[in-house]
Amino acid sequence: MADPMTDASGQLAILTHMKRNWPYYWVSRVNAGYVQVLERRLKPLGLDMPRWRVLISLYEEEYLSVSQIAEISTMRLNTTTKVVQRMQADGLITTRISPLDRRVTQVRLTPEGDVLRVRGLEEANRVLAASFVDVSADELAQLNATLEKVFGQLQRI
Amino acid sequence: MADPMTDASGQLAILTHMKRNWPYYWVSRVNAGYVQVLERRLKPLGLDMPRWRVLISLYEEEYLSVSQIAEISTMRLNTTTKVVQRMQADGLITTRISPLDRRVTQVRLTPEGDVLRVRGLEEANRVLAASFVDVSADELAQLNATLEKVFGQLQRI
DNA sequence: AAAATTTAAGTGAACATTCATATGAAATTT
DNA sequence: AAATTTCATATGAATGTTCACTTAAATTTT
Repeated sequence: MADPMTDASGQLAILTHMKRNWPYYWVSRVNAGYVQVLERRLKPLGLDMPRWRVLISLYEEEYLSVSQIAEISTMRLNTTTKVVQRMQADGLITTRISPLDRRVTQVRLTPEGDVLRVRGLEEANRVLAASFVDVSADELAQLNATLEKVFGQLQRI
Repeated sequence: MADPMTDASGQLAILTHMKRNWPYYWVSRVNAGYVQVLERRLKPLGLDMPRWRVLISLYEEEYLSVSQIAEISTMRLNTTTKVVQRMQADGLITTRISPLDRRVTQVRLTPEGDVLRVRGLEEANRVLAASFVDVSADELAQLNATLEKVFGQLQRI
């Protein structure tokens, strides 16, 4: 076999072959692709991904702690604190101290925040529909099931 | 139905129910979980995720352009430039200008970089094995196929 | 063919975000 | 009551992003 290391395109083929069977490669690419597409669509609404992650964690008139939001949106706690502060400055959320546990900061959407949440959700659903056109209901269910299972195992590591 | 909005745990249940059928929720969580676990294991090797992404894009004695690395590792070009510069300072890679196209910067691993790449790969494979224990070969193949298909659609948006 | 225009690869600097670490305050455990 | 744990925040370092710019190749125009 001729030395493939010197040939860029041949090398890429080998690489691609390897990665094609590596699930985390695809998980990472799909995730990155989704984020990229959604970011483009949210920008006209004045939203970026961190803010959007917080928005979809919440429902209007619902209180969630900063920790809960961090957990749901898979962000670190200190990052979530900052995003929450920004969003408060933007008028998208309000906070209060929990009457039950004064360490916890409870967060909830303002009406403006809820409007943005709904708009963002519409965009997200469009992206979902467009990217899953070729995926059957069964295939989708199987995908969700496998990913949920793998996520469960990851938590045990 | 009692107003569930005022009950935090009930609210989370609803949220979870909604998200459970939302594939990008799982993609994002699995990705985040994987990154988190792998980051922990790479840190003792002196590696972080950006550096590792570049490492696995390359093979020793193979040249890849900065753009190609950016594409493979789904990073922005600017970010990739910076990571490459850091890794060059670390002695993990070397660069040269392509003789065919003098706009392109070709990157390749140093022997030290290759050693780290192999070590990182070992860790990644351990994480993969541990998190996919319950996933059959068929199920894995199906997962890869679906994700690849979805990624293809995302590119068309 | 030479000149002008467009496209592509990469970098630099200013700016914004995220992370790691430390700290404070309240709750829980011993 | 002391020690430990949990929730949240502040700070400074590291990192990523945006926008503008440079250089080089490719394409079009004259």
